[in-house]
Amino acid sequence: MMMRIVFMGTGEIALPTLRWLLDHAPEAGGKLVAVYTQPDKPVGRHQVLTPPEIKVVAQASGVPVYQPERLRGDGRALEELSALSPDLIVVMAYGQILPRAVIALPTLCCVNLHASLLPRHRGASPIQASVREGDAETGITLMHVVSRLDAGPMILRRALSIREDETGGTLHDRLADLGPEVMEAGMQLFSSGVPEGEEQNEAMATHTRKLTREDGEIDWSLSASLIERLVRAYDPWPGTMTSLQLNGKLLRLKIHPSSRIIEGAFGSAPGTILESGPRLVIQCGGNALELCGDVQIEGRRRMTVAEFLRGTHLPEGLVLGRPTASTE
RNA sequence: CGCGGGAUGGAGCAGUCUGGUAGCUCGUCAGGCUCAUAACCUGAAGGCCGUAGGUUCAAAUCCUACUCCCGCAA
Repeated sequence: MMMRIVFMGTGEIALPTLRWLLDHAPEAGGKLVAVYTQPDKPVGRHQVLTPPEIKVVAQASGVPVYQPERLRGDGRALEELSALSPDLIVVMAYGQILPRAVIALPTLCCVNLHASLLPRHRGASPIQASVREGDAETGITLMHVVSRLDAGPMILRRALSIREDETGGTLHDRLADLGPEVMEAGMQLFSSGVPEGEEQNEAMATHTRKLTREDGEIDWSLSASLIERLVRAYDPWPGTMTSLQLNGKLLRLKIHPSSRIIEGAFGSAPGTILESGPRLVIQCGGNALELCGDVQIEGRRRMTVAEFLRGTHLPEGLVLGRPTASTE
C-alpha cells in the first residue's frame, strides 16, 4: 500500500526536495498525489503574473497543483485537501501557517523541513540569521508540524558548516541540496509508522522574522564585523544598502559581498568615508570596513568598487547613511 | 501599459535644462625617468554620442517612436 503524499512548498529551497519526491517517492513506498503552493503573483519590473517554480516543476511531471490563497478558514480548500486523503503531508517553505485541521488530516503525520538546526532560528529567515549571527554551522531539521511555528518535535537533523565567505545565497543553495537527503532518511522512518520526535528545548529557541528591504539598510554605528556578516547574510535578499548625498541628490547605493574588516580606531563618525581610492574604506561603530565586492548605484549597473570610484568622485570625509544622522 | 533612473572611445562618468571645436578619471600602445614599481613625466591611437525618424543654417543636446540595461515595487 503506497503512502499518499501531499507536498506543500513555495520557496526555491524546496525544489530539490520536490524533485526527489517526484523521482524517488515510489522506491520509498510513497506516491506524490498533489502539490500545494502559493498563488501566482505579479513579479518583476513589469509585474507579470508568474507561477512559483514549484508549480512549474510539479505540472511538468503531471502532478496536480493546488494554490489556495489561504488554507486557514477556506472550507472548500480544506475539503479538496481532505478528498486527496493524504497519509503524509510534507511542508517546506510553503509560506502559510497551517490550520489545525490540516495538521490533523493525514493518517500518518504532517512534517516540515526547516532550514536551521532547531530550536535555533525558528521562523521565516533562518538562513540569513545563521550567517548574520556568525554561526559555525546550520542545517536542515525534519520535524512534526504543531500549531506553534517551527516548535514541533524533531525527527532528524542534518548539519552543514558555514564557510568564511558564505552568503545567504550560497548557503540557501547548499541547504536546498541537503533537503533530499533529509527527505530520504525521513521516508525510511515513515515506512514503519509515525516516528517519535525529540522535543525541542524551549529555552534555546530563537526566532527570525520575515525580512524586508529596510532590514538591508546599513547602520554604520554597528561593529565592522557585524556589518561584514550582514553584507554576506543578506545577499542576494534583501541586499544591503546605504544612502549617499552627492551633487545635491540622495542616491541609494547597494553593497554586495565581500568586505574586509580594517582594525583600528579612526575616530570618525560612523559612515564616514576614510579612503576613496584605490580602496573604499568606511568607518563603522568599531573598526572600519573595506568594501571589496561590487557596488551599485540606483539606476546604474552593478560594478566593482574600482569602476565605481573612477566615474564617481567620492570626497573622503563624506558620511554615508540617512541624512537625518548628520553630524554637522 | 505599476513608479522612476540610464545608454557618450576598451571601463566608469561629465556634458543635455540655456543647440554651435567631444571632456574627465582610468585602461591600451610608444617613449622617458627609476635599482625598481599597480609610482611619476611626455606623446599617440581609439567615439556614425543606443536605433530609426523629425525640427533647425546647425542636434550628444529639442520632438516622436523603438530596443536594451538598472533601481523601486513583488
